[in-house]
Amino acid sequence: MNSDLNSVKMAQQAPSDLGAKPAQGYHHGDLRAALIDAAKALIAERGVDGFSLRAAARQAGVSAAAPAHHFGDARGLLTAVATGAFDAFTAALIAGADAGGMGRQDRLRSMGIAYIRFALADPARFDLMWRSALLDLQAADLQRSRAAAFAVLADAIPTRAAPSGSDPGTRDAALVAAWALVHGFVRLALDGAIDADAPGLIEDVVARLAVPEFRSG
Amino acid sequence: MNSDLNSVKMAQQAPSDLGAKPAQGYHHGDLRAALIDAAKALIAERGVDGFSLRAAARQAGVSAAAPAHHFGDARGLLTAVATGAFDAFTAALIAGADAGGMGRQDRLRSMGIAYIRFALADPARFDLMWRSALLDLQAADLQRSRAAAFAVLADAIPTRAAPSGSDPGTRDAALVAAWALVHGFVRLALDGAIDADAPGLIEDVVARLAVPEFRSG
DNA sequence: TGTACATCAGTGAACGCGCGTTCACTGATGTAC
DNA sequence: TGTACATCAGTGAACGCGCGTTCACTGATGTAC
Repeated sequence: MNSDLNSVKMAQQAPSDLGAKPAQGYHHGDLRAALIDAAKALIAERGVDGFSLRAAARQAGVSAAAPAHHFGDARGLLTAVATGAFDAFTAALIAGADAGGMGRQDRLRSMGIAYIRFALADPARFDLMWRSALLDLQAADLQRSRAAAFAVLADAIPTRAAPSGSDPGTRDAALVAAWALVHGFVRLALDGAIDADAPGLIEDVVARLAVPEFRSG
Repeated sequence: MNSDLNSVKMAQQAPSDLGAKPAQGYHHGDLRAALIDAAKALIAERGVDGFSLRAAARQAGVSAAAPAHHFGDARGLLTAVATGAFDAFTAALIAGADAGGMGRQDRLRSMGIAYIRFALADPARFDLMWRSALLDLQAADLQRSRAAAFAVLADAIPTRAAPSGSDPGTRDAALVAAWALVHGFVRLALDGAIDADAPGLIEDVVARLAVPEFRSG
């Protein structure tokens, strides 16, 4: 009944590089992507807790049973959204570092800014990335995307002992401290404890990021 | 029917300094405190999202409608729990600072340890404190308790311009950075991104807390 | 000391809600021959 | 090129669930006189 309308809507929302998939009639065409988009929109609008499988299906113009074919259950859809979020996060961090130029210090700080901006741009998406209770942490895709993001962070701080690629969490206090500084800033801002818009605050905080052995000022 | 059993249970759970309230029969005696205890236990066991008003009432041995008399609605009960958590947090921070001795630097770092330990001791309770969407941020008690905790944090870092008691969030990057470092460490640990139990990690991270004008090493 | 009565703090039944998931089904697709 | 058929991707109705909240009620308490 409204599937044609819906197909049109999806064609507008879909990533442009997919080409012109018809996606008309009984079959949706790319329901998987459409449900992910719907979930992202839902979460952005109403927060992670405002998400439901049924609401996502509704928003995609599809019956409540349809998502099961693509994601199994609600957790599966959220996991797919989180996986995409980690991928985007990784890309943003890399772009941020590259925007910082060649110097280690500048790259680190520029990446810190990118971390913060990524979170502030879509707080609920960032929130979801860390709501482990809602995700399938065993999903291979999620593990891969998460690990990739963490590896980019780890690469920003030279470690004494461990080669890059090893678990960054427990290796090096310098890395953990840098990560915690930026992550904590973001969380305090998202949770309303501090005002991230205070002039110069982000820059002042990020200026405290330092690669080991080189102390500024 | 089971109200006697329940009264006995409550008497065991209740804070000991309340003295011996009978609390038998139709009326509970101190249902307000009992419901807060029940909610705390629920949250500790099943996480913030595992909480429900009905479950708290059930655990307190009381009908589902009873909580309304004391808290209005579910948000009211959660807000009361969060208020108590902020009070306990404030006390823990003060005790931590005092355990650090007289020097500003030592007090700051000792407070940082207390911050981390408080969060790790009851992760779900700490989580609730920052889940603003679930709380009534307009509640005067919560605002007071939150502000008191923030003030203790602000006092640990001397600020150039602002007197203590003013909003700490936007005043001073040194304060925000110290707060973010510790808060971020805790969140990363609670969300499973890093391992807080790695030997020496907490100490290494806290060692990076520094009061302005005094750089260590 | 006794009594009437207002107030307080519970009960338990009922409401409507949105949810995740299952189920038998059917329309559409695409592949083997 | 045409046809049979397996497979895929949807439908829509139904399930049981736990939830928050409302409602008229009643037992208990405590206060005024």
